[in-house]
Amino acid sequence: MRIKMAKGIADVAKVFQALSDETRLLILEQLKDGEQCVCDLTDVFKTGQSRLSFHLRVLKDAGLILARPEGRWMYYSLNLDGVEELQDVVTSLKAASSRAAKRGCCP
Amino acid sequence: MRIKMAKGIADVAKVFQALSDETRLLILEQLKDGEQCVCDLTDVFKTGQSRLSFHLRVLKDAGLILARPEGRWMYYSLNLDGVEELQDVVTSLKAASSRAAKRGCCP
DNA sequence: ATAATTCATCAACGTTTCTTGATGTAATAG
DNA sequence: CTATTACATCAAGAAACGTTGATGAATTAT
Repeated sequence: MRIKMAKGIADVAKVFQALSDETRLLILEQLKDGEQCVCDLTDVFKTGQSRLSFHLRVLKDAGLILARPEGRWMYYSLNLDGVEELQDVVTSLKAASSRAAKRGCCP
Repeated sequence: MRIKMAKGIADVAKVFQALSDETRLLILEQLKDGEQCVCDLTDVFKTGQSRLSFHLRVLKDAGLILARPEGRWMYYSLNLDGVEELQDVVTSLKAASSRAAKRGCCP
């Protein structure tokens, strides 16, 4: 069992911030198919390289993707750890929502 | 079984945007205890009323909370539907991450 | 009726984020 | 070696966001 470091609220906000952009959501969607290099993504999105580089950095800094250099290419992939931490936050919110709904529903 | 309208990517981005601010995350945290009026929240956060009103609107527009007027008070609470849709998005991302990790792990 | 309370909205301002094009760096190719 | 490729980073401007204080609408109290 891996040790899981609890994130502060600032980190959580940062993760959601990274997810708050359509381009970045599309990048994640694209990475669902597996590891890709920036060149693949520029092909797919038909956009400037520096723009993609910017968004990849945001996702990486948020811990949502991993970067693996190989030769002159940089391969990006989904970061399971980061996504699991995200899921924990959402699950806890869902649990509270369910409790509140249950409380409110039966007068 | 409730009918679940699929959200476009813009809507998903909007939900994450709503979650990308520390104050709004604290508001949600506070609402985990159940429905609260704006006055309760201004007490808790010791901040200006218009500031809270702004953040509550963002959360409401994103579908994460519900507003219930009663007399001169407005009660806010977590919106289970919105949170569940959020969870669906994250779960799907997690599933893809797991698949990718499994693929990558065993050379 | 007037006054007070609760909250939403607006305008103005500063801050952050996103995009674009240019420059820099490291690895490979010729 | 020089040239090229793949990518990161920087600087400048545009757009979106968050804060503040003022105003407005609806409700309740006196």
